[in-house]
Amino acid sequence: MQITIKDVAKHANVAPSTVSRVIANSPRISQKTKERVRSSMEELGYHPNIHARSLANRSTQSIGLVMPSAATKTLQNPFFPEVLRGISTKAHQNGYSLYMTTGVTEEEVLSGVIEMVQGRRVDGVIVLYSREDDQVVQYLRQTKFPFVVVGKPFGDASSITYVDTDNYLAGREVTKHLYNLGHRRIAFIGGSDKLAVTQDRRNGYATALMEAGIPVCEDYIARAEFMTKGGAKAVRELLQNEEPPTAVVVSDDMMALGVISTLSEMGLKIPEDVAVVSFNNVYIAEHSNPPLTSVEINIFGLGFEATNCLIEQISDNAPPYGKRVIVPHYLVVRQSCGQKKSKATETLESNS
Amino acid sequence: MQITIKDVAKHANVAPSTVSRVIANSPRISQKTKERVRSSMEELGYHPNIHARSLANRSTQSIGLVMPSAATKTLQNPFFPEVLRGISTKAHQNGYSLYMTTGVTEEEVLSGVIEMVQGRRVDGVIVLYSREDDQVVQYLRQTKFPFVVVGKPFGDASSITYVDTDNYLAGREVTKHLYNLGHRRIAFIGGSDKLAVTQDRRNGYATALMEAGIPVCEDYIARAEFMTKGGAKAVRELLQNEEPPTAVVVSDDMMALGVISTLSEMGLKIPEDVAVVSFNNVYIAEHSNPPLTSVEINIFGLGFEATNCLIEQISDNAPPYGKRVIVPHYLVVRQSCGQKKSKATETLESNS
DNA sequence: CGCTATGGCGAAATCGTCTGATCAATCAAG
DNA sequence: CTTGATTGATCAGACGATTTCGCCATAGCG
Repeated sequence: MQITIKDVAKHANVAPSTVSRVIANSPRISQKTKERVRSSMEELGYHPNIHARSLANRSTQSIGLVMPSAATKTLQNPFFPEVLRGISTKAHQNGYSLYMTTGVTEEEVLSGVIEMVQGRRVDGVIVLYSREDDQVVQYLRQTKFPFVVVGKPFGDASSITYVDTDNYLAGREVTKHLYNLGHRRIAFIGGSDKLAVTQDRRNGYATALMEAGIPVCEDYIARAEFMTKGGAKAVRELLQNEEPPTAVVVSDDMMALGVISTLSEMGLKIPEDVAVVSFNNVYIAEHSNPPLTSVEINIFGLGFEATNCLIEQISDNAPPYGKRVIVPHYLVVRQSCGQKKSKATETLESNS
Repeated sequence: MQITIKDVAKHANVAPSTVSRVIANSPRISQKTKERVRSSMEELGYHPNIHARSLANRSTQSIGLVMPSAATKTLQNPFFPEVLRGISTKAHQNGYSLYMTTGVTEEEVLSGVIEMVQGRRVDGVIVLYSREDDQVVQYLRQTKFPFVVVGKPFGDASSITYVDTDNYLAGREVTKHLYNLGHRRIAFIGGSDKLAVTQDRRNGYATALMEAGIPVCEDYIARAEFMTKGGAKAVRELLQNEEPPTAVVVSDDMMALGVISTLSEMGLKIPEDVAVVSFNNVYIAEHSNPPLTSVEINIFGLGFEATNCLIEQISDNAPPYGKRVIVPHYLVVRQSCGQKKSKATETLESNS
């Protein structure tokens, strides 16, 4: 049925252990024998059984991926395919494969992770989000299993290896950018408050306002789901304000799409009536109507670096916990935020 | 170090075999013993080692995913995350996990697949594309390993289980739609000619033209990569024609994005100067400028159904090879193709 | 009372690979 | 010719589960 190491051994007239050493390219085997065994393997079409190997070896060559609970929803946001690209590129370069479990609830995700870890199905884990009070991270930390977080972890971040954008800085920069364009009534739409991204970007936003001497007003801060629908709902709320904002910082491109289409539906012009900037600079940002000004955060790089760190941890099995990689970002200015010359200037004048 | 079945056995005062039977919920074990063993497992935090289990069992609970060679490029097209969503949903429902290898060249992909299969790493495989002369499908067929193709396979399709859209019909329908809007000079932009999708959609297009008594002109048919850049290049070519087309059928939304932004850059209005329709109806289609008329093909459903078929094949290990599932599609009309009342009518008049 | 079902469980043989200990052979040195 | 090192290959367990037998009570039956 299956061709095993014994078949190869028999065919090459050696012991199974010899074949095994040939596979591992052990120096204790003579060149001649190696060649003989190799050609036997070739001839029989032999491929080692991965489970037997992992069992003996205590190493699978694969990496576990943990998505947020509703992985199936999550995949709708281009962030994930893109980070996956980065991960898969690096993983492939080093001969690792990827292993995904998905779960609908947090408990399901957790039990999926436990299975991966305790079941020794993977050598390490990448957590693709960072949420407050997250059980998965807590668990991984306890078990001292190699893992890396994409995003800034909560709690004792210094002991966890993670890869992140400087979201705080980015939030500050985009807000300042809007300020420089003349905006004074700047709102913020974020995703779930439990997510580190949301918090960091919002804090950056608030800091920028304070630096500009503008009070941070709760009515100008809305939260929503990380999808277009969320964005749509949030922007409606914001426009209920007596003095509706003239600009809005949106924490995610997909939400921003919802925001701009809602604004258009309401007959508001972008950027003339409301300027919009957002984060991630996913593919669509360039092709929306109008094209989105967005922070390029190099999602691919996040995935790539995360994988890099993980593989490091796995191989030096004296894991250098607490490594931190910050991937640089920059603002890509497109039409959705307006130019200095345009309407924004007027706003500035009328405000001063 | 690791908690094994023996530890549990000792703790519960039974033999390892009993523990194993409890896990499998064998009826030959008394209720009392089951409970005792279960609480021991609980207490010790036992999780079976997956490799040991697979080794003894000859079954992993996981499904292998095969992406086109440049998986890393591929992931940029929203088609894949979406089909992944469908797959992952169904897989998760049935307790399967997903396993991905990626490769840059075709050979790498093939050897990845061989490893999965011969190494018994997965119970079955889903091939996420259908290309002419594809080695992977050929290999899988030879080895009689359970697999399913998303897309219409080449060669002896009747012996392969696959899930597909009726791309031929869809191609015909959209072309006819453009015809009915009054267009007579209709072009086609497709992806790689080796792909089944491209061929089917193009054939449908050609059929519709013939049915309408319009000769199929090679100058009106362009090919490109499945990405925006490809679309951009292709449309430039088409516009070189002496009589440039007034409408174009684009085989993929992402390409269509490239097409429309190129057209805009060239100062052409959509749909007034050139109407555009495309396929897949991915998320962005709705949010582009102008929104794309596109064929909704239920990508999620493709993934879901494919997984369904595969699991069927795996469990009834008398695999009903050659099953075929066609997922229905429908046209979603948006601005990019124009309305009957508009310019299209004029074209009709001036043409007749 | 003796014999056979049967329910409940254990012993031991896989599954396919790796690896530390061991052995055989070769060769140089004494 | 013996000895000791060196090299090359084998042996005999692990690794952690599953599973086929088969054993031992107990119960049922005549």
